Amino acid sequence: MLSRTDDRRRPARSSAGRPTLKTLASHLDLSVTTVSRALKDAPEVTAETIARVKEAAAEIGYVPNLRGIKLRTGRTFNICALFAAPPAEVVGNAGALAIIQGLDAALRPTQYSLTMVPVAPEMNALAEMQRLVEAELADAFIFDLTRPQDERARYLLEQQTPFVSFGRTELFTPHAYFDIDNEDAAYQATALLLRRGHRRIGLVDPSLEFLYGRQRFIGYQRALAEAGVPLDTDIVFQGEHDAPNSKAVVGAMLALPRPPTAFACANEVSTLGAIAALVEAGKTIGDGIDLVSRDGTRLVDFLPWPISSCFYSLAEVGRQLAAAALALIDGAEPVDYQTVARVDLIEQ
Amino acid sequence: MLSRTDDRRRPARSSAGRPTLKTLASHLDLSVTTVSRALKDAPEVTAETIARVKEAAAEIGYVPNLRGIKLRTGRTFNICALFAAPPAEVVGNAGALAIIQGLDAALRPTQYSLTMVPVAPEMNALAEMQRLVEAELADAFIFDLTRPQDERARYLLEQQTPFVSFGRTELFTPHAYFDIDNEDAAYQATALLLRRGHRRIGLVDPSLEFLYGRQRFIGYQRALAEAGVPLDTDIVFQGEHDAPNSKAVVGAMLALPRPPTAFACANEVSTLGAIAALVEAGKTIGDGIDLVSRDGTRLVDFLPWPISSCFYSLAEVGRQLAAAALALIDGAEPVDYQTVARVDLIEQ
DNA sequence: GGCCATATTCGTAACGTTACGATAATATGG
DNA sequence: CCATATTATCGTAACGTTACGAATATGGCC
Repeated sequence: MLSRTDDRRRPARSSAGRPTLKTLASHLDLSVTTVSRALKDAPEVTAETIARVKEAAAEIGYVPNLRGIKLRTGRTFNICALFAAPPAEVVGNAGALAIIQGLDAALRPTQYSLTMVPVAPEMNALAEMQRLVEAELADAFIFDLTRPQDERARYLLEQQTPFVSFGRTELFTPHAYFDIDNEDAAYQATALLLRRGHRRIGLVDPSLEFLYGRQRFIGYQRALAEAGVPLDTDIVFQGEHDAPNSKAVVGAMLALPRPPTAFACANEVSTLGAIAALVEAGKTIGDGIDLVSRDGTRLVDFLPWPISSCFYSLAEVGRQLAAAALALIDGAEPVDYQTVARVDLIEQ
Repeated sequence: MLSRTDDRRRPARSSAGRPTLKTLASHLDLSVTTVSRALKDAPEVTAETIARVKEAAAEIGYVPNLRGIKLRTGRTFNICALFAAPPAEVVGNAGALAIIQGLDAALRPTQYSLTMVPVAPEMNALAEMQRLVEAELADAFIFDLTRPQDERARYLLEQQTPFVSFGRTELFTPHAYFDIDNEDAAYQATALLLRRGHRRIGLVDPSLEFLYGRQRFIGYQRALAEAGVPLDTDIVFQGEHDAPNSKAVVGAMLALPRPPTAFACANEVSTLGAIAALVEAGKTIGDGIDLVSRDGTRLVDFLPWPISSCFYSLAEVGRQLAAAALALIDGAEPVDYQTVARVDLIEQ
């Protein structure tokens, strides 16, 4: 009936002549509606018709046009992940690629695609989130570096937009999250160093604005308390723990009258910075100095000294986050997607 | 006329009651067409009407619905970047985050969003590209790790789909690319080591399947030839140069009867692997051993030894790639987006 | 045989946008 | 003053899909 080849109104960029439901319908002498239903196994359609439609669809290579579905249903088939990134040109979290790989692994078998949005510390994280939500860019959001009263989480809850945070919050309304047991990680790291005889253990950690930082601090203090070692805030850093800062603060700690003999670092890049400072001060790990890292990749395996670490695969984190996001989109309850994972202590 | 509040047919997830062209048109007593045109400053509309429409649009907060535009125009407002990623759980390219930041920086002021697709070596890169093109996921593609006769580039040229490669090809048909002058980078690295008196310089490089590897090999050989140093393929590795492999091959080279006294590595992670091998062999940079890296981030600034490197910011690469992609979508000529950038040699 | 219930299928409208030809209003020229 | 050209605006159709109520066909039952 409707010849596609001479349809000059077709928008320029459209998939030239790709079969649509209409093509399929006129082929089969069925209505577009019936074809549409048959393809999704609707109960109103005969089993025989369903078979016939599916066969024809396979034969002529029908692929549903996502754009049409998007317009009609208001869905986007996108999941948007906002991740903390360092200011430009500062060496970034080596785990970014790992987490993307994990997210991708979970989304690959689906129709969903992944939009990554790096959020530098100088940006307004809430405004950024609002921009993306208002642009209706995604069916679900993922973000990291949560605060106890996280405004992004609160905003998304208000908007009733599905989301999974990498990190818990202290909000009253429950929401989906995947988190590392940071308290336990810091506890284990500190306890290991204490077992090895260290009594002055420096901490290179995130700001207490972030729940992540608070949890770690609790674990650190608990380990110290159990060993009867007093807390000395001179050897505790809690702030932007990127590589340059970490190097600076560890350097400063080493210059103290009673410098730390060991360090617990919150991630790969703070470990890198700490090591750089140790080297600059002429110290070597093993030579009375020790360090425990907190990792999502095996980067420390390639550093010049044996470095113990509390490890949890960031690729696995990505998979879990994406799986939860997909489930939420399908209507799952947020409370069913609240996971806290324990790290593995890898001693060197 | 049409009351939006009692329209029960509206799809469940649609943006509840957001103004559309129709809202605006009935508000202004104009046709939808005129409003649409006014908003894009079409010549057929009076300046006065344009002003009136824009004012009203601003007032009621009209934001065009991208999904409608997407369906109508066949565009996606997406740019898809496929990047080589290591097999799961191998420590990844630290530059991934940097390049994403660059891509994002260039796309942020636009309507476009970024879809990242990691491609592990075991995947079929061409099939992956076809999957994404057929799903009509993007208006333009970006990918890295080009081969001389790159099948993905060839495929995209055939499909007339805009793309920018990070790396050149040897295809006859011109296409947009952004590339580092890899030959020069390898030449400079090798020449620096030669100037410092080294005569046995190991190379840890990508496979010659990739143009990147070929270009580097040419630069390496040229520097050796100019210094009258013979090529010894026993100290040249060309393959999957991730951290574990790099560690293994550098370890093997160090065990040779006449081991290298210096190394030129093709990226950050091969440098990491090489250093790990040096440490395992009891060697230290400075102590008769030298190494030049090839970087897109300042990771090496945080390694325990002073490591020289050939640097070009990966964030800048990301910006350039995205800018070129946007230009191509707007109809720019591929030949106008062919850039080769020189690295900076940072001596330590 | 007639009638109702059920099982299938169909047609129309709509999501929000843009393209295009038609129409109305105004200006130009003879 | 009318015919023609120009300008500004409108209406309709379409992109590909799904929702919903209407229509048709089938079967069972009295």
